[in-house]
Amino acid sequence: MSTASELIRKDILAGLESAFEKGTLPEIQVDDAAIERPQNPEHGNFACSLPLKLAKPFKMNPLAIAKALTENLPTNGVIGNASVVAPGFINITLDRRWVLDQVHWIRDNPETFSDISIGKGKSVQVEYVSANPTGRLHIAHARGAVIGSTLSELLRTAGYIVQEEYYLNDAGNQIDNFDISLLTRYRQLCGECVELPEDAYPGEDIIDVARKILDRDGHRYLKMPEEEARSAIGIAGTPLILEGISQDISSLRIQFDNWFSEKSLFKAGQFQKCIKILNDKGFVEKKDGATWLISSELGEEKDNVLIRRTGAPTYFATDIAYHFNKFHERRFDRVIDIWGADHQGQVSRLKSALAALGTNPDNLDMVLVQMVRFKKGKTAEKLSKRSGNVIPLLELVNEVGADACRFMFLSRSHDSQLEFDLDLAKENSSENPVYYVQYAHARICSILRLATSKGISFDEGEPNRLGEPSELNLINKMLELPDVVETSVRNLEPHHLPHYALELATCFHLFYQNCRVISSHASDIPLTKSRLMLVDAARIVLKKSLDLMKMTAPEKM
RNA sequence: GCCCCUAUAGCUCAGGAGGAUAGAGCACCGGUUUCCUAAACCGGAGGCACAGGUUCGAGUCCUGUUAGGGGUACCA
Repeated sequence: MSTASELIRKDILAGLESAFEKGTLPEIQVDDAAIERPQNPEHGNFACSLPLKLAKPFKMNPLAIAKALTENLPTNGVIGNASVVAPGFINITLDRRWVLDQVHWIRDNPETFSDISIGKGKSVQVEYVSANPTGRLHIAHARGAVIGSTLSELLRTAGYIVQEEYYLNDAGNQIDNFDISLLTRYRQLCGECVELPEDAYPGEDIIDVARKILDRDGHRYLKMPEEEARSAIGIAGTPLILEGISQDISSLRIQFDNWFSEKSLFKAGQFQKCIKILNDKGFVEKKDGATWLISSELGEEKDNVLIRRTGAPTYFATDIAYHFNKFHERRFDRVIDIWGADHQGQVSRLKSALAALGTNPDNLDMVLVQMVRFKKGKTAEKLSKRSGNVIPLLELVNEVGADACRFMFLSRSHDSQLEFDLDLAKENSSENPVYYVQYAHARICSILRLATSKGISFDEGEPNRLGEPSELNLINKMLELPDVVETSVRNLEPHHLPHYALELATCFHLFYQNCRVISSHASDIPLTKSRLMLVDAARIVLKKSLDLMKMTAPEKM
């Protein structure tokens, strides 16, 4: 089965081919049917602007092209009517019977009706959140988390094999800092009078971890030499931190398929191997006691340090090795990283390094998620981990709810900054658009419940009895979901999904307003059954939209 | 300085690979309920930062200006 837009596209190209054969249009290769869904309903379900685009290469008047094309369009498929309109559009109305038949199609394929095949079974890894394991997650992590997980769902429904991964930065500076912070907190709990160093993490979640360690292991770390104590308590603390992160993330209904340890890159020799390859290719040099990647020879603005004078690798170096692992060891066809926009400077040089390692950088996409400002009262404040004025992710989810949280973070384009009004989300939640969508689903379920209680079955309903504008409008909107999936996946932009869900809900509410579903008149039974069928199909599509966003679809509100 | 992102209604944001009259929610004004959920529906008012360019056509692409955010470390 194909989607409406696929069929229309096919028909237009077929019409073109047929006009070529008849010689009414000059035979020039055309790949794109240039169709869209017009905003003005008077322009039909689809509009084709191909004649306008072909005017120049064909050296013909667009209206003449439109006429020739329209005359050759197949007439017994999806296209019900095609009309030529100045300055050269073809407005296409879907065949009514075909549209109504889709109600059956959706009900017969509730899980797969919106699946598309652009992924072609390729493997793709989506890596997101990947916050340093130095504490609990806070609200700044939420946006990337929601975007990453929804994108993963979308990629699956688009035919990709998806792995969701959390990259665990369990090596490096931040971790040293964490060890020091944890040890300090631990000592404080043991009654020692020690100050938290300036660079340390002030967060209270580290105190919680220190307390757990104290309860479990007693005072053993006090007796160790400084270095040993740091490392030992760090090793003891990491699993506890991970437990917390895992709990935080699951509050947003996220579960990773894999947690990848940075340390493992060194243990497995991956890091060393990677540097060696770069070295063998002549892109590595020693300067000022450090080891550099000569990225300037790879088209970058400047060279970058791989291994510091101290012998410690930079984040950049391990990131190269990590991505080398993704492509060369684990052989993903595609990799998508969801990053905060503050990592934007890393994109180009990482891609260059990968290219030097023989990976096509086009197989790597970074989705840069812009910063979120959280508005409390009238002031929008920037929250930072260092200043300690962070709001834990769990607190946000508990107060706002996972559904509202996901919807809010999803509904903005990732490359726009987002202002999250905490007060509005908390106090005014009933005015939140998320409820509008969920309410439509609850309404649907309510109708279906009534039908059940009245003993009305509707499997034998006949969609071709339908035909009210708001009915057709609703079905047409339902048929758009596969296109929304395609657009979202193609552009890695999950924000189209909540907007679609809103539109679909609007179409349903409108239908509900205009069409009485369960009639009390016996003579209306066939229509009632047909409408129940439509309502059930609408339920399936709405549910699917919510599922893709990992939101709940309440049956009662 | 250089690089990236952004600028659309009073506010928060869409505008789905340039298309025909730019949309939604909230806020404001007015209306709708003998009937399946009024958390709904209908109507009103209100906008593409500025200046050029590309073309049959620009909110969308290009250049410049202005404003905001981010980056430009042997931090991550």
